[in-house]
Amino acid sequence: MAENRSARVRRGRPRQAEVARLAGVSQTTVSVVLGGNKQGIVLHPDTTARVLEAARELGYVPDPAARRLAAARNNLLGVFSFTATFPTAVEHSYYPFLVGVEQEAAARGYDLVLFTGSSAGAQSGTSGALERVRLADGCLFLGRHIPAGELRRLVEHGYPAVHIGRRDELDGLAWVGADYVEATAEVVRQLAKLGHRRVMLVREDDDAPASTDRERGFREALATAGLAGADPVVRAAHPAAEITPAWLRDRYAEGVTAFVAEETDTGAAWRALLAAVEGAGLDAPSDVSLALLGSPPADLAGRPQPTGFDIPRAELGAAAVRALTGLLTTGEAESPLVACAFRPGSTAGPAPVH
Amino acid sequence: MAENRSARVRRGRPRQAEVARLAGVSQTTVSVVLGGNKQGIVLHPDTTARVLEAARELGYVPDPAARRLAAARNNLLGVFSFTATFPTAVEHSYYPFLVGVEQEAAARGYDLVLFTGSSAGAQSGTSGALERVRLADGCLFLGRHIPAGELRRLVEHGYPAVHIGRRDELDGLAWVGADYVEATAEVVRQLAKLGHRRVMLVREDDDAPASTDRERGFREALATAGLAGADPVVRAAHPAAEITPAWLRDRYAEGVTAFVAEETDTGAAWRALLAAVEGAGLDAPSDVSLALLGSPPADLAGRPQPTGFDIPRAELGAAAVRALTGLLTTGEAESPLVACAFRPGSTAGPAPVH
DNA sequence: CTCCTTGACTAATACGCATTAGTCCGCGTT
DNA sequence: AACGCGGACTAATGCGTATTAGTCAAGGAG
Repeated sequence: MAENRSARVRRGRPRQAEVARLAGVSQTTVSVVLGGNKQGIVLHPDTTARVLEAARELGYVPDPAARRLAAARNNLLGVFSFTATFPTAVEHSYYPFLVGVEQEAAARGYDLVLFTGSSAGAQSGTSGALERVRLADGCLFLGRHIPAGELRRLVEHGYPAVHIGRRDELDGLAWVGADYVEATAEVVRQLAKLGHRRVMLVREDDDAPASTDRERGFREALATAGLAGADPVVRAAHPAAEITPAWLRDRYAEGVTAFVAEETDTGAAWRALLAAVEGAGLDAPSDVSLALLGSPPADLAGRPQPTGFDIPRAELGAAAVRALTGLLTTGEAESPLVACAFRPGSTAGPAPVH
Repeated sequence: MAENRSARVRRGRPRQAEVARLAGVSQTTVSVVLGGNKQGIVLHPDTTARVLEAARELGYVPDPAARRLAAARNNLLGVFSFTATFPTAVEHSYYPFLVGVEQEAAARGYDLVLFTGSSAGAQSGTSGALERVRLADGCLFLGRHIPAGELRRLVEHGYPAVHIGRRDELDGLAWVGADYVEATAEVVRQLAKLGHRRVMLVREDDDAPASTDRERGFREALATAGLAGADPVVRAAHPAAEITPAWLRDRYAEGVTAFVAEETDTGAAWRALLAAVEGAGLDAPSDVSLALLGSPPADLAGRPQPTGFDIPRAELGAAAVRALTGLLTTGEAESPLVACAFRPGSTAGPAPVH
């Protein structure tokens, strides 16, 4: 009778009020029951059961916005990347991180909201785009270049945020990152153990923390191994043009027997090294040893595995989620560094006897 | 005096009410001004200016939760994949869809909620797992095998859902799909034009709509070209075992000069064909022509491009988003078929003169 | 000198949920 | 007989914004 303008016909999701009607109780009771009755209100077991049943029957799911507004939490974690999360060029994709994020979030009972701010943020560039993340209880950020101003606002207002990748310059912003210093040092140690006395690092001309850390680990390990000498680091803004066969032959003649390249989006430094070695008529690993501080670009998958290390992207994503949920619950996050795994590969071998 | 528990001290961000106080107007006016006054209320320019100034001074930013609550609209689209978790491999076939989904969603001002089999079902076992998607205003579904029962419930309740890939069996479920019938027909027409009189289709033993459609397009095009004859379709449950060099040589001897393989996750049919041709000592395209009804598996990227067609995955994802937003706004979705692009490739050539 | 307009705003309310402060009833106490 | 008390709920309110109905002067029409 009252049934004809009933809830089933109504377009849109069911509300607590509908559940309440069906169960014959008040909206308050529904909220209490579905909220797990944390306030310890005395409820008859039958009532609880009826509410639960009604909720199931209607397929009730709480509205995240309302929940958030009522000063509770959503169980939503945001992911915001400063470039498209799913770019057309798979090499720049954040997908591997997302896999870890996804799993860890699921395990902890959170759903993920992918904020699509930057990708086709046609209009944006205007401020305010970042504010949307407040819909979620907390948010993960990733990308090379961050809009520091906006992010700072969020953080200063106490919004729980975790950046994937080291980010010290923004005070108070939590982050998780790969331990490039240690991973790079390990690569150098391996090369030293193979008898190499002179090792060079080829890096791109960029001051991202990821690059700086590698250089630091590189220099520290050299020093520790007593291999300090002429400046062992080359910055190449355009690796393809600067790391030529001629250049490589010169270094080789000077006694450099191992070359280490930084990994970047494009893999330019590594490509240049490979080309230069080939162009110089040398062979790796018999003549010179090569190592890559990261994973090879996807299109080089067929080539022999480079000696170096793998960035545990999925693990980083998971660690980020742990840090974020830590912020949400206890207020503090755990240790931010994740170790990289050494990858033996086959581009490095014993130093040749000159 | 009332000032000492003032807004500046208050932790958190300014509300419209604070802006209103500073500008000496009502909260309503603030909302109207900052909302761009879409309702065309007459406001004195000075008032508008004062409000804007006050908002700037306080650094006002609207609360997305409140905004969405008031608008009764979350601007959230769900993405649900039926695999246990988001597939780890970037080269997995879902990735390209996501590219289009993200772009189109961003362009339309929607954010994405990512659901996976695991996240949705976490504790509750399987039943009710899908209900979680109600959190979003509408949801995209993708995957080969769908839990029909649960999805039906959602659709019957009027929940806006769009499946990526044809899905007729579930009445009322909207979908977008690639036009395999036409794309396959085009491939056959091209082969016919090259002089092939006998063409065979190798497909896996699966009745997914994607397979059925290709077979239909294949048979129709053959008929139209007047090439009907002995049964031109082989179903292979284990292509590697059934499509052998011997089998291929037999067909070749019978006058079959072109082979067409269906594309699937594994690419098994195509791999088997390639191997069989090679094993039989034949060459494509000089002896036999080969075509692939889809894109080659990633690990065959180095091989010559197969003749065939490309599934416009990103475009499909975008079309799905358009369909879903169509459902949300106007209540009806647009045309569900997306055309595939013919790919000339280099595995098909003129029929040999027998 | 009333009776509309128009301009310029504002009061009230809805959105869906969580929470705080009750209400109501039946049973035992002094 | 008035009183208290625990059990079992519910009414009322707040969160921050967007909207829908007003309100209230100051002019102009009649």
